[in-house]
Amino acid sequence: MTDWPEAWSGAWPELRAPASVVAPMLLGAVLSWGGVRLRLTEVEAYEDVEDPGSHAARGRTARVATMFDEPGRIYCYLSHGLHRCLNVVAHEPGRAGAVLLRAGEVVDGLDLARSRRPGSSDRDLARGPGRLGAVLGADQVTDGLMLGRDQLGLADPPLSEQAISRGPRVGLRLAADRPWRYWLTGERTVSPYRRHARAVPDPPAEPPA
DNA sequence: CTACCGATATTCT
DNA sequence: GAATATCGGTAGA
Repeated sequence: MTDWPEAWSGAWPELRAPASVVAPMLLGAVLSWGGVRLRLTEVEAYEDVEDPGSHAARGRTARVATMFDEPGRIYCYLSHGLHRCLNVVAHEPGRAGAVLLRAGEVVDGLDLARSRRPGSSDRDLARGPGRLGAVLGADQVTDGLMLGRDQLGLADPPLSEQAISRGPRVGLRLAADRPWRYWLTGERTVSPYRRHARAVPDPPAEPPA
């Protein structure tokens, strides 16, 4: 494997843009993974050095190496020691970033999904990033795998602006107020907003010129 | 709605 | 060695 963006195959040209731009384009997309098909209803963007809330903010470490790898790969990390969370790598060439898949609606493989989260209502099966990883069967070998074109179908035609809502990110201490959480307006499978108990307000984004 | 706590890999000092 | 964490489940107001 190489590090040079110029050598990347470009299997996912749509994902070679900042994560905050790609994220809303993933809403309504259908993801097929681990025997389950999911319609994405909530996502969240994480970029690199300019985003203090991102795992990639302080450069490449073993855990976050995938965020620096080719767009279209799955970045899968262990949250709080027990939940596997899935991201789609997305960034401009030479940079880093990913879109966290926060929630979705199971549209196929319902029995398998239910078996992976016994006792859950269908609505709650993938309502939250840890739950979403669980119903898709994410595990330690998931990190770094490349999505096939047949595994992620972007919404076509694209969703209207009106169908998409946006707001602050969930569970972050730093830069939580960057409005990079996107969800489908009115969708029941979107997770409840939870602010970090000690979230610090984001500094002003762009000082006027 | 809010608050707490389990659980542990990763990162920082 | 200590602090942190892209969370989820539950308890209680």
